[in-house]
Amino acid sequence: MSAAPREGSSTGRGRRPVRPSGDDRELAILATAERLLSERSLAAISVDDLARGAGISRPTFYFYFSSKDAVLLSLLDRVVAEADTAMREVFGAPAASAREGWQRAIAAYYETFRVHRALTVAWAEARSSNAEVRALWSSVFERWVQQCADAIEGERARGAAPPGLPARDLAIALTSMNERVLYATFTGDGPSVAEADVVDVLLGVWLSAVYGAVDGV
Amino acid sequence: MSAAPREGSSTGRGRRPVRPSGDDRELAILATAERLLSERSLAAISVDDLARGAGISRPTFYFYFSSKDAVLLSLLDRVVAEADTAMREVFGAPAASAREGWQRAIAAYYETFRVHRALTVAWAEARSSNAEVRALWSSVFERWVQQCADAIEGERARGAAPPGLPARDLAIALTSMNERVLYATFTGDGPSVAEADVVDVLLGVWLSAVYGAVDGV
DNA sequence: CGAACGAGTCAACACGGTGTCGAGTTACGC
DNA sequence: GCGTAACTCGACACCGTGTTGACTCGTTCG
Repeated sequence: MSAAPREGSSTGRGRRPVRPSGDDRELAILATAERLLSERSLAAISVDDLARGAGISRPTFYFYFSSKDAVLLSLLDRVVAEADTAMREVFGAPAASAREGWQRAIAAYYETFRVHRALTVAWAEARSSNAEVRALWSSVFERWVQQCADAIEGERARGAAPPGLPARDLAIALTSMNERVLYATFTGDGPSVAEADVVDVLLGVWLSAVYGAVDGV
Repeated sequence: MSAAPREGSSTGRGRRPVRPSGDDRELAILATAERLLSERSLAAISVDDLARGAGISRPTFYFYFSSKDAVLLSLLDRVVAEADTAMREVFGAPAASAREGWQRAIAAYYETFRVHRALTVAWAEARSSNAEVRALWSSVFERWVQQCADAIEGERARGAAPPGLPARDLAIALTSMNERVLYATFTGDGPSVAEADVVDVLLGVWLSAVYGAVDGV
């Protein structure tokens, strides 16, 4: 119940026994999951729905995945890979101005999640109920925070940004903001920033937090 | 299933029929819920746990509350009332300096949730699964955003803060940041700001976002 | 060829949770 | 002492999860 019973095979997530071959079924399950997630919440999707959608019975589903959450994790692994690629590109090619660099990073982050918005929302939902999802998120988040903190320190070192809050704390706060603001924008529940403005708004806060020195207030 | 069957009585949340008298039971359920929430997640608490904890049977529980979520909502109503009081005090008595004003607002926000951290965490958890919780949160959040946006516009009007992003968008972004950062700090999952530093970090970002003009980056 | 093996499949089951119904029991006013 | 309304709970219907064991294939190898 607490610890997830993952199998020993090297592929890790997914299949129960050992080797591949019913790949189509597995793919069908993943596709069904992504499709259903764009219609309703994860909690409202049963294993039976996924199985039927993939043209198999419920017990057969368990041959491919150990639970509904394992399907989500599988889907998430892919998005994480995409997001990492996007981040690497952004941080790889340096920009014309600092503003543009940050702008590109935030836009990339936004874009990655926008493309998979159903997954993004399900992710947030599952995070509170599943330890593995939480762990995956933590590791992704940690990587971003680290990269941002390094970037902030870089800007301070070259004299472009003034000293201020510890770079890591600042990076955590700003990355958290991005996450929460984008989530609200995607779901549209409660007060949220319009999708067209969200990158600009986030960028504005990032720039003032990183470059704006405020002392005499 | 989708719409929650709330009763017609004026008190709204809680009791099923009409008048009070088994108040002790009701209180016992609420107390049990708050106690159990400090030990485990909402999802891991069953109606049976709440009933047993209050010394009644499961069906009897349903005499007092229409579901587990209704109990949470009841608890939340109280915290919201507290938070509103705290906010009113903060925004009521004007501070020595602008910095101190914002500092007090953020600290009040922090303090309210810190005191009820188990509830705060459960709240975030339930928000993704329950429409009523989501609606309650939205209304609370909207009030804060409104108040912050007004404060920001006030500062701009008196010339203390430079013009910049639309005040409402800025307020949404910053309030969202507070929410997410505090949540992470309270749960301690993933990268988070230390509890002792969190108010300072948030304050720093708020001040630079509201007062720091950043143009030439 | 045919036995045997393993991947893939599913009906049937055990379990645990939710919410309801109806038959009680108690307490209090009349 | 009796009616009635608050309150209580055993038993039930329902749904979702995850498991078991028996079955069907296709392949491979003696």
